[in-house]
Amino acid sequence: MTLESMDLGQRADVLKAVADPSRLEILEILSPEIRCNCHLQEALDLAPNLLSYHLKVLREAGLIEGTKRGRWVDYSLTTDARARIGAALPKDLAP
Amino acid sequence: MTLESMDLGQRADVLKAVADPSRLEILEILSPEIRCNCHLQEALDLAPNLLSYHLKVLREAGLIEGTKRGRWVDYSLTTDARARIGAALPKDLAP
DNA sequence: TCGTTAGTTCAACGTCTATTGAATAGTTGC
DNA sequence: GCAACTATTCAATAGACGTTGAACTAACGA
Repeated sequence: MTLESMDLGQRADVLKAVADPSRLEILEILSPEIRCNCHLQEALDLAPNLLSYHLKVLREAGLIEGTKRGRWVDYSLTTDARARIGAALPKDLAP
Repeated sequence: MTLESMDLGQRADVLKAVADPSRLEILEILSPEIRCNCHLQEALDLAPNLLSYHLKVLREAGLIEGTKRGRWVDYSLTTDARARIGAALPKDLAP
């Protein structure tokens, strides 16, 4: 699916994924650099399973992806995270 | 409250207001021009009270404002709607 | 004034979402 | 293999959200 072909429902889903305090913080932590789950754990002070839940929401929205490294998982923004958010915003209202 | 001082919860609230198909459509209709409630009514095919509900959500998020004109209400984007959305997005992820 | 229309507000319902605790799968070190 | 640890998944709960229908307010025209 190309980003331009997202319908209103899909665009709302992307924005819903971003519209949460914990997930906003996760995205900002991952914005400059790749981080392991363990680092997010310390930074966010969330229950491990709750952190997994929020990461899953962001993953299913196509905004982050994780690669296993031994016991940990390194999470990073997807290459088109910015473009995806931009395509989801109301047209002519992206800053 | 300045836009820069919004905390994570307030930023999430702004994004939640945008993260709905009907409200996305409302914002795009209002993006180029002021429109009366009646025009939105036709364009969106929503129950009148449901439209009022979504307009209220956008109003309380500081994204639109309405001025009464006789029997109708003219709705328009607030001057800082773009800035508000930009301040709510994860930093360095605004497109 | 009276009836009609436009818009909003209120109360109730069903559904989705965030959060919690317990259980599971996979990895490291003994 | 076995125990300790990390991360995820499952089941259940409480609360928020979108939707619906009815009641209410305000403006227009006969």
